[in-house]
Amino acid sequence: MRYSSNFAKTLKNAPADAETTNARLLQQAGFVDQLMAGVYSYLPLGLRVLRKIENIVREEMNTLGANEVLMPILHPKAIWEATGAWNNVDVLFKLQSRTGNEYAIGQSEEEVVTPLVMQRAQSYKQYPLAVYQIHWKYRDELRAKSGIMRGREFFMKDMYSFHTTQEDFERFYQNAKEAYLRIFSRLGLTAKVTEASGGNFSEKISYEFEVLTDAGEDVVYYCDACDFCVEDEIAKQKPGDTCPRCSKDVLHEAKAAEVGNVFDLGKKYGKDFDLSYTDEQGEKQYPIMGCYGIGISRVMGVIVEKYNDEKGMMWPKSVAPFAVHLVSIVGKNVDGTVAATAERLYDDLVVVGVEVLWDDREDVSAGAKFADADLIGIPLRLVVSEKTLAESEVEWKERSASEASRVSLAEIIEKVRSFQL
RNA sequence: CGGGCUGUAGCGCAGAUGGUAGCGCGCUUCGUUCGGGACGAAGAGGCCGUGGGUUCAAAUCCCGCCAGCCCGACCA
Repeated sequence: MRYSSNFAKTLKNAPADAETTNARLLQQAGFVDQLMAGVYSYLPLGLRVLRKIENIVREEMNTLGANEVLMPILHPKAIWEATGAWNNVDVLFKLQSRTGNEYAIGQSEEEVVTPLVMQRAQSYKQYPLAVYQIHWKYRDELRAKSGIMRGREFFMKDMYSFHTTQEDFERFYQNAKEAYLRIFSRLGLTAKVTEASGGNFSEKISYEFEVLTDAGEDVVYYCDACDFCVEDEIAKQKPGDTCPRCSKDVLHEAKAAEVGNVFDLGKKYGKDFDLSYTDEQGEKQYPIMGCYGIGISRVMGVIVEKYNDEKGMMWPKSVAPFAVHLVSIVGKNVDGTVAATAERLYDDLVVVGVEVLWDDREDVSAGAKFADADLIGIPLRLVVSEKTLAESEVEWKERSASEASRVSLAEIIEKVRSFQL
């Protein structure tokens, strides 16, 4: 992508009301635009990051063997009455049509997925199975906050699994947990599997995947010597207590952001809709269900919170909007060799599949381009200028490094390709 | 939903005691500059969040409402 074609350029002054780091940097760099509290547009650079995260999640869900679907956001009132949520869930957005009919805007999809699956999975032979989607969710939050980390509209992967036995659910949950840890690791995040309460409709414990960050809203007690972590709300321990799992360290207190969760839904939804399957003995049975969420847009905010410095964002390679930020400094170059070389390098990199953002602007100073590159935070910056071309070289500067180096034009393509790996 | 702060140009801000709006960035044009947010000149751009009130006169004073941010509560 040529930066000159990007309509959403960086801002020299960040919007003043964006106090949270992710809100400030994402808006200043032109990744997102706020429409109202908790509702954002994703601009070209931001959308690329969102899609990167989404695709990593999708790959791991597919590896788990789950079916991807896309379910509606606009729901009839009846399905939400069937589960009791219409009157009991206060974050549910409700609306009325001109004919007076009432609808809900999806804040979760158990009400849709349960009939969708159960009407088609009437034999025990079809189990276990899992279905997921990656789509927008809507919750009537009293207080949206922290940039894209707590929106009233947010992008989420939600998966639902269906089982004939509790043991099978536990087995699938373990696989899902491993997939989740792989996902967060690929995203550059360390997520702690955390015991939490089961919410309004589940007596059982749920598990949340928490990333330590002061921008988070949760408080957890965790152990450094093992992977024990518990939400303060349900903890039977206090900070400073010996770790109940390994006894090798004491528990530390920290703020954390919930980036994923798993709920044991039991047989509630099958019963609510009276949808069952037939088991081997010919008996009607309700399935045991699990629900697994990952807040894609929130994860994007958390990554910004974890990877930034005073100059801007520092995207991990796996989710960066582009792999390379190519900067051409034309300066006094009148014969056009700088621009021509930059364009050839851009084309050559694109041809071999490298995603390149080329700052091809000719009326912008070198300093401004560098400041923008630091703010946008692509992992590798390449500079082509008269200075580097005099040596037939390209300047190589990694966003996380303080020093730049040089690479010859002859080797640059190979070097970039190996850097990507 | 309770409390606090804030709404003036695309962004950041200034506009005491009321007299009809200004600066920086950005944008347009011209010239100079050309490796860490360059410089000069000339321009364009505002229903001062919104509704009411007080007043000869309101961005400014009073009341209501709306919106954004922060703290808290809430959070399938």
